[in-house]
Amino acid sequence: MADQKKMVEAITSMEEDFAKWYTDIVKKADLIDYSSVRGCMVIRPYGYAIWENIQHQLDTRFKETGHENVYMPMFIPESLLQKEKDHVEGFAPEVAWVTHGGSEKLTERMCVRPTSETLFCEHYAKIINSYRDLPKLYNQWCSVVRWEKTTRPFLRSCEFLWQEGHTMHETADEALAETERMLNVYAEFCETALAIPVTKGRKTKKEQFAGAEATYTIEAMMHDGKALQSGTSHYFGDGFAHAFDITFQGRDNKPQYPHQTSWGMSTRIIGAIIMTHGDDNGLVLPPVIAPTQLIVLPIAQHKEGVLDKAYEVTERLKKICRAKIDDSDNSAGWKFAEYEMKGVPLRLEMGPRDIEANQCVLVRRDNREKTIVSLDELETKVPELLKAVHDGLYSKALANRESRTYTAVTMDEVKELANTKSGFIKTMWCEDEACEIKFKEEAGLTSRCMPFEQEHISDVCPCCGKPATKSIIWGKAY
RNA sequence: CGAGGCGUAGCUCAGUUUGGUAGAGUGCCUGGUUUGGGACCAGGAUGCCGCAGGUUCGAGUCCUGUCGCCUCGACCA
Repeated sequence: MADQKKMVEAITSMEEDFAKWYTDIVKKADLIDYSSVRGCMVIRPYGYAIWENIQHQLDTRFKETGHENVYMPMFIPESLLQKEKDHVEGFAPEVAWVTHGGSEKLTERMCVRPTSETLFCEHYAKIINSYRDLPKLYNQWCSVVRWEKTTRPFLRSCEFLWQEGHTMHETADEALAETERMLNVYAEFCETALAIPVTKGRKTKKEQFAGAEATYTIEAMMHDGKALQSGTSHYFGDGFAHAFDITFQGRDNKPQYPHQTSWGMSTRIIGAIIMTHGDDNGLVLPPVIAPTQLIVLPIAQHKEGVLDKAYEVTERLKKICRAKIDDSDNSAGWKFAEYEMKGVPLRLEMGPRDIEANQCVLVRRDNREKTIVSLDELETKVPELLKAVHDGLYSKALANRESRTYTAVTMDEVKELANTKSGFIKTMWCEDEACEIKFKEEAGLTSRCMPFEQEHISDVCPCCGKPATKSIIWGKAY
């Protein structure tokens, strides 16, 4: 009992202080370190390995859907950034400016990209001439800089890693289809790779991307009931094309403007993983992206034959999953706690008694369930258990979201829920921005999205009483 | 950008009120005993007290400035 107490003291309990629990985890699971650069973090090997697995998963999906990777400059001349009015208004307050090259003042200052629409557009203007050049399906992996006032590791940092897809299409329908297709890729990725259930929907005008005609989003709910926008996909129409003078000769032999999309997912998603699956013993990683999927822990490893057998088992497991052994001389208890902190999905314990019985103990990270497995069956049991951990994480996250999703018909109900509960509140809405602002002022809620799966909750907008046209989800967001 | 908190050993922090030899726990190194839920014994190394000025015989401690980090708000992926 005394030992158990010691374990949970290692990090702040999530019930006690969720924000502190979060920062404890990112530090103690060795995901990041702070740096001397304001609002920027060092992503350490274990954190970066998670990102690399995410990159691999996403990049494979992008390639499968016909996209190509490119790289754009990290600087954007001020004149280029200013070409599209809404866009520059949206981003200007948070860009970093480069004013000098060496000791010489630049004739035109340049910003460090906060996003790369303008650079892609400048390039597209040069290379798109005919409808035969379309579609252009480009993506880039890079970092961007936004001068945030308040920063938190992964969730909001001044520099963050992401991918940004930028595509150009012959018709509006094609571009809209692309926007939805990539949102679906993100949603499928979140659910099958990260075990995070997401709600797909459209952002309100107020919340949509600067310069976009429509923004689609996947919204995830964190363990504490707060929402996290986890990926976005934007439809731009031909607005940027006009601003950047991108035209092509159409099938009718006349000049036309192409229709554009962009879509992005960032290292913020690592924050979503932590806050969706983590618990008071530390990080819990979904098996698909866990850098180590299984850790082999020899018990009483000084005893004759234990280490040899453990090495042998590790080599076998390396062929079917990302397996590692910890043969350091730390105590077994220390190792248990360590790999739980790091969120390794499966632990394999093997001591002299097991070896004698030709078996080992497999322990799931998500629920600590122990299974005794014959060493002859490892190759079938390990993949089964990894799948079981994934499914367990998904259903737990889904259950949390379901239990924290409420519906409200009147504004009083909305305020009551906002004050007493943490989660999603579903209502109807008249689509008037004035009402959206009142939700913020009176209940502290922002709109998360108008879900693709619309439902009928009531006939009128809770705020103004006028006929409602959409069902919408409200919440408090990270 | 507003409000609050904090910068002292690798880490967590005490010491600041009342100026007077730089501290603890943990981690680290050596050796030994241990090992199925964060082990134990013995020995050892570790400091520009964030930075810059000032007051003083003397500053981790007082004063001024400055930089940074954390938390909560307002704004954003």
